[in-house]
Amino acid sequence: MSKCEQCIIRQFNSLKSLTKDELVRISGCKTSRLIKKGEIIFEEGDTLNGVFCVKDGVCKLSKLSSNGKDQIVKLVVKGDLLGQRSLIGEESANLSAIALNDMEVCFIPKHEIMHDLQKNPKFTLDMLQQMAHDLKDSDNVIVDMAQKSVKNRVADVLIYVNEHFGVDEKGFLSINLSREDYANIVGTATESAIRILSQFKKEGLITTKGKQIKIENLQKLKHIE
Amino acid sequence: MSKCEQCIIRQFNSLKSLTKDELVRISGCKTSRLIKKGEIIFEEGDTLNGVFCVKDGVCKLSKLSSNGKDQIVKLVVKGDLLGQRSLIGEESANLSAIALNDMEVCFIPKHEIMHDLQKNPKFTLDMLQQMAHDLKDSDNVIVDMAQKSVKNRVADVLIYVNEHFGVDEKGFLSINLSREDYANIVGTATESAIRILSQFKKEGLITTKGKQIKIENLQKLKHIE
DNA sequence: CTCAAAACATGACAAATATCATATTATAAA
DNA sequence: TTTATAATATGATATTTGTCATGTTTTGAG
Repeated sequence: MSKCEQCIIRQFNSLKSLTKDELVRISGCKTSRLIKKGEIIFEEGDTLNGVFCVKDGVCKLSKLSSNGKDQIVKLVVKGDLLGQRSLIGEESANLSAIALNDMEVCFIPKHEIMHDLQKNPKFTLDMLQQMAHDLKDSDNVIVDMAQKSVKNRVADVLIYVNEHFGVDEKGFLSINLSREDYANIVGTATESAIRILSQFKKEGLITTKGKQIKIENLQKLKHIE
Repeated sequence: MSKCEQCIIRQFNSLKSLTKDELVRISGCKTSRLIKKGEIIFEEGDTLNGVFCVKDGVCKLSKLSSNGKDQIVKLVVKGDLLGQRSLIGEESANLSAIALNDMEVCFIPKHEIMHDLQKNPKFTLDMLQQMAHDLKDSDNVIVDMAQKSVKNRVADVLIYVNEHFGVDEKGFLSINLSREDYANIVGTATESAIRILSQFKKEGLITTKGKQIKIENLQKLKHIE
């Protein structure tokens, strides 16, 4: 099994602030795991006894609303940690995590992480900085949800996905979200999301091939009124 | 000037995790300040060189949206800290803070806080737990914004304000938010917020006197469809 | 490859919300 | 106290978004 000390992924998250010794210790008790597209990593209410370090693939974090619809709150990418919040807050998971494509993750037991949080101020501060940043992002999402139109939010997601996950060799967004996923990110009905994507298609802002989407005019997409 | 070591307010925030010595040091360089209702404490984009510890009063944290409307993201209360996120994230303020009533705050210079964050793991971990909790709250707000109706969200704010700030001797909500503030919390047009409050009044859920609001039927308010 | 299930698409209509206009009432400064 | 200003209130109407129905296309299991 590969070793944390040599793993390049940790450069992208707070684990980079651990000492060599701490990494060796974590490496000794971590477990690696392959997760298939569509698989549930954990669900709302689950008790997490560790964190996941995402080595490859993407998953969605969602929450079931009182109206029965899922709201996707965040997309978690290669390099991100998963589950820190519940662990640190000593609470059960507030969100469900479901793989959007095949994933490879490492699982680090709770007690290892908590130990390091208590002993390594640099690690804790790094985690704190990461959370401060996430909190800022969250505030911005709240503002957008509250103030922007659905059309605008759909455009924003396309731009976001384009920037964060890029495109494949043919120019299609390299993550394939279903129309329902788009609706659940934006917070609208699936039909509404579909309608807006169709409209974008008519206006030449995007083209599609099956569920695949290619952005044709990023600038116009950025300036949806 | 009063001393941090003896201040009861710190029990409500992460400052409770500081040692006696650290508190004495902070006490020596903090400044106390009175802020009048309506006064701007800081604005989006400002560089904060410290955090505020709220000893009394309430303020709103808001962000100007691209459509020109203010979105209120959070109400900050007695006992809360203000400005930690920008400080920790090493960024300029992402939100504006405006007093909703007369406030009393203590200002603690940046370098003192950062010093303790680097030296006292207990303090950092406490702050981290607080942020994990805030992040969970934020996720829930996002879900509500995305999935609940405006009417539902207005009811939720009334319930929230009632629970967190209580009522005065006559039973009116003890914080007086303007109708525009309510609209800016909920993320709707001021007229829509007014209309919904009027409707609640007709249905006997609330009564009003000027801008003051009294909840008459909390149970029904909690079960708006 | 075939075919049933799921995902996508679109029309028709209903409901929710925003916008604009215009009163009315409350508030605070002179 | 007066009075200008801001806040609250409400009607009329437009726009946005959701819902239900139904058809088409895509996908993946066998």
